Amino acid sequence: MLAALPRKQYQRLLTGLESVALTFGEVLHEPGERIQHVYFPSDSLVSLLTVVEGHLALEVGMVGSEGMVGVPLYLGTNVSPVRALVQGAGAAMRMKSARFSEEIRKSPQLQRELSRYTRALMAQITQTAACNRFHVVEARLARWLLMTRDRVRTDEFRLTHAFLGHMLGVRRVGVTTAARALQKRKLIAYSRGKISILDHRRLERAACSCYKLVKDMNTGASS
Amino acid sequence: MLAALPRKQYQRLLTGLESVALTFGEVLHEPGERIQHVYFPSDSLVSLLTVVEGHLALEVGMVGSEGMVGVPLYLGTNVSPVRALVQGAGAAMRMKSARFSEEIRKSPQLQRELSRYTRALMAQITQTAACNRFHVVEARLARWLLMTRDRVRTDEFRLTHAFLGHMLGVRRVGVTTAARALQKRKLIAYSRGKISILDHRRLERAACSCYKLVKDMNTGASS
DNA sequence: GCTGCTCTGTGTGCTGACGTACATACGATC
DNA sequence: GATCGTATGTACGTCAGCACACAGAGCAGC
Repeated sequence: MLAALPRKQYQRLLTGLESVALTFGEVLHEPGERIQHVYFPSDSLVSLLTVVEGHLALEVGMVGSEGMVGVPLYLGTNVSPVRALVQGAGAAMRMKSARFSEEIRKSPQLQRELSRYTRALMAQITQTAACNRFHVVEARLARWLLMTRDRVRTDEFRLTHAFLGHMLGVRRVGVTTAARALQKRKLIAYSRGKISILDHRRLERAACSCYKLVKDMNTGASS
Repeated sequence: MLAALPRKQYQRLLTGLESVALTFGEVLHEPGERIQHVYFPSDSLVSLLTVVEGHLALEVGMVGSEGMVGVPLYLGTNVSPVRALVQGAGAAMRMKSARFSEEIRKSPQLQRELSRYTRALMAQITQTAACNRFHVVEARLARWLLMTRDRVRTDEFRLTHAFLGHMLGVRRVGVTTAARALQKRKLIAYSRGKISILDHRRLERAACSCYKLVKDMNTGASS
């Protein structure tokens, strides 16, 4: 995301950025708590989850190198409304909240980037909302795998069915059933926490239209 | 919403505002189309719907006098991602998009108000997403009625079950069943498109926690 | 008062997902 | 290579919501 800024801006931001390694399962932000740092995943992947009644969670957004974790800061608060959970280990840059607020104030280009990204994130959340309402688990699973693939740029990643269940807001068994169906059709293969996408083209057809919709929106959005 | 601005700002905005009467069923914005005007409902009520595959719709947000229809403009685009449908007829102010963009540029106070509202809207969308996933129709219906009540400030409004079905993303029959259950418990009463809330306290208890959550968030949010 | 329309009520069978429980299978570790 | 923990497979009954179909009931207009 930062790469989209003019070089000069980027150079200045770098002085406030620190590079960190994110580990799987790490929680960066917790709902209701203060945001200490904003994160820019480079080859890591972060899920934004809303927490219902303290236990159940549901993914509403996914952040990879195209985005940032900590949008609320841009919207004038340092309290996170969501849980930010590291879903794909890897590297990221981060900056202290105070410094980042300062940078926003100073840089119109950064503001523009952030407004663009906020928009994309809202679209993603909105689409996810409708998707969760109307589509069956199998299609949602396919969509989720494809979205992950786009962000980590690999056809293989480590995830258990239980974890996927949390993301999709369904039981582990529901994931198993859906995953088995996809495996039977040779669209994916998996075993003990390792999932491979075998045929992403056909997987796209198995996914609901939400996948293409959000993807096109993000790439085709004009400022 | 505009009332929260300093008097001077407000006065200036007024020169670009025109007051309009919104009629039930009117569509203010359509997904993918250009936003011509932004709207500030005064005693009207507007629903934000995401449209899936061209026909099915699902409400993701509700805008009354506390908010504005046209947030994307603040986020740097004049293309709406959602359908904005007038759900409660009444008065509103509106302003041409170009002028409004101009006003945003000029007024930091307005920017602050908008960022605050965008945040609230995102929270609402997020919560709605989770709610649609986890809660049964009856609780969602109760929540919806209460949210509407808060915005129109009446205990009685005109809505058919079919319309409610579109909002909640369920069949008309599903609404009928849920509504009948609530009526049997004397929480609401209805007949031929007219719904009355009889006991909003107890209706709150019948609603899911999402109602209180979003409400508290909006009132308790600090800038 | 009759007609027609819209809104609401009810029934039947179906299916996707749930909760729970238990069985298998892989892999790391000792 | 036996053990144990974690990951996945399978099964059973239950339930909310679906699709479809049709019956009553209120209201408006002629």
